[in-house]
Amino acid sequence: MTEKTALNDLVGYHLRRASVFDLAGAVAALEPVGTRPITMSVLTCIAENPGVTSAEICRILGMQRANIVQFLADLDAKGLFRREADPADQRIQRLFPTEAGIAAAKDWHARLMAHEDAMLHRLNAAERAELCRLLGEIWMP
Amino acid sequence: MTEKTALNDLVGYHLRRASVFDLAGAVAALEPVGTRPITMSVLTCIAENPGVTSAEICRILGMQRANIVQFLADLDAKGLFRREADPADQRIQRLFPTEAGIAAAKDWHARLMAHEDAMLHRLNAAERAELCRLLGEIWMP
DNA sequence: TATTGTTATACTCTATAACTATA
DNA sequence: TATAGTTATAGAGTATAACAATA
Repeated sequence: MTEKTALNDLVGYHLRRASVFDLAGAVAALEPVGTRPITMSVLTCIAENPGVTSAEICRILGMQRANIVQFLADLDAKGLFRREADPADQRIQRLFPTEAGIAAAKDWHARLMAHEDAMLHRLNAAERAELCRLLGEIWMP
Repeated sequence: MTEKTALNDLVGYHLRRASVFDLAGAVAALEPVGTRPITMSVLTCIAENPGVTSAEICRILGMQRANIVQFLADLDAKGLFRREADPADQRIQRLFPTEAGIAAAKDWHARLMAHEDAMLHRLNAAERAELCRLLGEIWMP
């Protein structure tokens, strides 16, 4: 039974409530392995795009260059990627996942998938796909 | 064309990207009238539930009692609601919207609806309703 | 001029603990 | 004991400006 409030007319209200709900579960799912959702996203970018630069990751994830530093420092301290100077452009550091980084990316992704299976238990596969599509229509260019 | 990344498998990733995208637009939509989305949500609760307490608003919106203080102080400074002592329970302050508060709640809601019409231009009415339903299945109890 | 990586800084929102006063 | 309202404080995430090095 949906409550009758002007907030329920607003997609943004539901978006925020659902996103906050998800975030709490995602943080809990990654907490046992000592990481967090954004850190996971950054590592995923490195694992899937060996040689990517931090500026490119920022463009992919929609974050500021200044703000990725802390997440890279975290991943670096865990030895999950290494930096290599680009021979053709001295400004650039290319990032490559280590073996441990590739394994961590897989493990962290699996933990988030398990969390989502629980979170989305009320939706069937078609609804889950439709939700992703509708959300993509909002934010994807 | 959807990019092929493990992040795209995650509903939470799309949720967060869409929510951040919406938030930027909602903040911009309310900026001309000097308010913000959470402040708007709190005022909406007061306008729709005259006599509501701050603790009740916190339960409705899913926030901590400590954190609503700043938003109420903001609304109070604008004269959009007034506090009344509850005769039967001295711990409680009941909150009532002023005339200006009722008008502001309507105006702010209209501004957000206009923002959402633009944000959701790729979705038809049925898709918009379906999106709200699917999001509700995630976060509503 | 523009881009990269980085530091410093401020701001928003959130989470927790503690306190008082009431019930 | 439990709840309401509040203060203080810390944390996560974000945004902006600035800088040196390089293109």
